Amino acid sequence: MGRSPCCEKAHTNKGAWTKEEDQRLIDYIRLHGEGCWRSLPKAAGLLRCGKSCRLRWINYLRPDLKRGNFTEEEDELIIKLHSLLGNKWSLIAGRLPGRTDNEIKNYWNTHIKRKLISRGLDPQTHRALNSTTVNSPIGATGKKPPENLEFNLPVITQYATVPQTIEFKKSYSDMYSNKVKSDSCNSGTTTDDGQIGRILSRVQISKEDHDIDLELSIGLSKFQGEARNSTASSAESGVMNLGSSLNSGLGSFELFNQPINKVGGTCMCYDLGFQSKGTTNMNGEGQGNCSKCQGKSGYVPIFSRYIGLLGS
DNA sequence: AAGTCTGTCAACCGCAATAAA
DNA sequence: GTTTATTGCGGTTGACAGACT
Repeated sequence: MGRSPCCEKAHTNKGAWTKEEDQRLIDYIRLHGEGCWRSLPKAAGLLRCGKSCRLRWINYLRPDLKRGNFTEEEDELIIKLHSLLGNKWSLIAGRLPGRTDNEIKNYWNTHIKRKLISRGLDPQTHRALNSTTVNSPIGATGKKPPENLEFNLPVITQYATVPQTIEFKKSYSDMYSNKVKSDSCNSGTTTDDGQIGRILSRVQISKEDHDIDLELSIGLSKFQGEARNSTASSAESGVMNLGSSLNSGLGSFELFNQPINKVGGTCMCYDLGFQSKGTTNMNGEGQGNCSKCQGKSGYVPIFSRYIGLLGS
């Protein structure tokens, strides 16, 4: 036996939201927070499906949305993130505070695609339009990548003063087919009060002339102590620079730490593409990590931004 | 002025993963 | 362990506005 239905589809409105509906939704979430979308419509007095409410809130009503035109910097960041991640709009949105996946997806389809084409680049592969070599980002084409691509990620985590070392090694194709999930989450990378991790990772992708050799080296943030004190500090800014960088043949990453319980904060498993993620509710209560990492408070290192990945 | 085309973006749809009964 | 609902994501659609003919 499963659960009862989420809503009576016969009695739900569809199409554009009215101001009254918006206000009801805003009022309800302000009062009760995000949470059970299934029961929300009824509780808020809305004749909408929970799914529709969630979408309306996330894409339009959320108070932290930036809206307005995209800046040139955002354009370039989207292009570079897309070259790395493909059509993973939610991942890309996670690196653009105040922007939603839907917004970025629309923007990509209406503006950036054209921009790239005008530069003589294929929007999917980010290679010259007359190039015959296919070198798509993960997920961009739906094609399975070659078997010999391999991620090799020794990760050293350090909490307080006691370092732990874990390793995981999964084939690129496994990651691609989403088979790698719990391994990365359950491999002891976190302690219960895991704060900022120390990660020394080496990512190798070897494929003919497309070798990528990513060496990560992230030191403990000077911020770590402040985070533990959980006072209003730079923790509240949402991003802490670890002062490290990742250099590769393609460019360099800037590495940041970001609290899980901030909008856009995600667990390592998710950031490396091993796990789907949850969302962060309006109270900032952490659902920004994967199911295996749920309940683990604190901070995780993420690739929050990168610079000059493909050069210009 | 009217009809058509094009661009934009909010909303919907279908699917996969996950959670709950 | 199985079934079914929920959640989240990416792709697609359709309404609307402005440009063009």
